Order: sequence, then structure tokens, then C-alpha cells
Amino acid sequence: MELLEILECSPPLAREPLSAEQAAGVARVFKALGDPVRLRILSIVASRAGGEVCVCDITDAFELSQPTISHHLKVLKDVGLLTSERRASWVYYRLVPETLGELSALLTVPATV
Amino acid sequence: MELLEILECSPPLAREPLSAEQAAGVARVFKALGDPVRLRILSIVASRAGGEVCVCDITDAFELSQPTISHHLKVLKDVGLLTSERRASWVYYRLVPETLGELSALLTVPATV
DNA sequence: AGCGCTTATAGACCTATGTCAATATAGACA
DNA sequence: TGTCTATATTGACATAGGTCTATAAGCGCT
Repeated sequence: MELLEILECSPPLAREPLSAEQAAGVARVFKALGDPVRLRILSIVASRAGGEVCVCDITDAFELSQPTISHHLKVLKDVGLLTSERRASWVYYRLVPETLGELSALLTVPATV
Repeated sequence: MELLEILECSPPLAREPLSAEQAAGVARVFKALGDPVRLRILSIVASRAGGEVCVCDITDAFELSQPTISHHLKVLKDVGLLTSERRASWVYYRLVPETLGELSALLTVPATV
């Protein structure tokens, strides 16, 4: 089952308990967010005007080896937070806003009136 | 620095890149959410009418040892997602809605108009 | 084909983490 | 004080995960 589908049919945490299956899927995505380097990568891609970022630009933003950055990009892509497209020698990554939006909704807490 | 403060002064991912310090703090909280058992615990507490749940009720909801549940509760408490209060022999856990709300805001993606 | 640049994969290493059994701590009540 | 229940802590173990070096794979260019 696609991870985005699991997110879509998981209720907000504050509404009802997650099933074990829902929790397993959602946890995979949060685990991907649970690393400082991946968070920074994601924020770089998400905030970039135009929407896409070349891998080389991301690599330049960190003092980490190129394979390490590639590894983190793969993790973010595997959980559906990013997509990638190759054009010539370069690979460009884009945010998948739906996934981020579903996560945000999941954490939404009812207004304390 | 308190984790909640870091969350409060971290911009939404889609607005601007996180600093290394912000990312480190935020990652700690997402890492806590990156485990299926902790997600289920959190959803049990967050969705509970009345707001508080006794540890014994949480332990009963899983096929895990009592120390394991206690460990997960500590992780959630350490990152500011839960608080606890002892009354007589029992310990009750409550959601910290501010922390969850800050996380949700962090992941908010601008409406695609 | 061969070279150079960009990105991905494989494998090794070390640390972090989820789980458990055993034990300690805290409180209620004889 | 002693005992029972509820919860937390400790220490051990196995697995997961972040990082690196070395190497492979894709693509453009001559």
C-alpha cells in the first residue's frame, strides 16, 4: 500500500487512536523527518522558489560526503516526501506537498476554545 | 533551550531553510514520532476524552512489557509532547497540545491556488 | 570509444535504539 | 514495618541507521 494512501486514511492523532497498520505507515514518514540533515534538505527543497533543486546545490549546502546526501535524498523519496527527475547529467528534487499536508493534518489539534 | 521554544521560532519548512540548530531540535521531536508504538500511545492520549490516561490503560493496549511502555512514555515526555502527573499510585499522562500544534504548523504547506 | 562530470549503490564501521528480564522506587494500607 | 500494586530505572542484547571510502552507472562531449 502506498504510504500517501495510509496518510490519507489516518485520522488526526487527537481524534481517535491509530491502528497498528496506520501507525506503522505514519511512523515511517516521521522517522524520515527525524534526522536534522534530512529536515534541512527538505526545507531547502520545500522553500525553494521554482520548486526544484539540483542535487549538487544540496550537496554544497552541507559538509557531508556526496553519497551521504544521496542516501538522505533516497530516504525522503522512499517515504513520498520528495520526487526526482533527471535532466541531462543533473537530478532535480521536488517536494510532494500532498504528503507534507497530510502529515500536518494528522498533527492538527482542535482549537482550544 | 527548551524544545518548544525551538519549535516556536522555526519557520514552516516551506518558507525558508532551517538552521542547523533549529533542525537539530525539530528532528528530536520528529524522531520521537518515528516509532509506531509511540505514535499509537500519543494518539491514545491525544484522543482521550478528558485528556488524561493512566499508564496502566496504555500498557493494556499493547503486547509489550511494562518497562518498554514506560520507556516510550519517557521519550514522548522528554521532547515535550506529553506531561505526567502522579496521583496516589497511578501516573496520568496528558497531551501538550502546543507542541503538536507547532509541529503541525511547521509542516503546513501553502495552499496551491 | 573514451573522457569528465554528476549521481547512485555497495560494503564497512560505529553508534543509537527498541526490547526484555531483573530490580528499584513510590504510594496505599494493614 | 511489611506487603501489595503501579511505575520507573538498569543493564544486556540484537537490530537499525548515519557516515565514510570505493566503485558503479548515466549522460554529454569530442
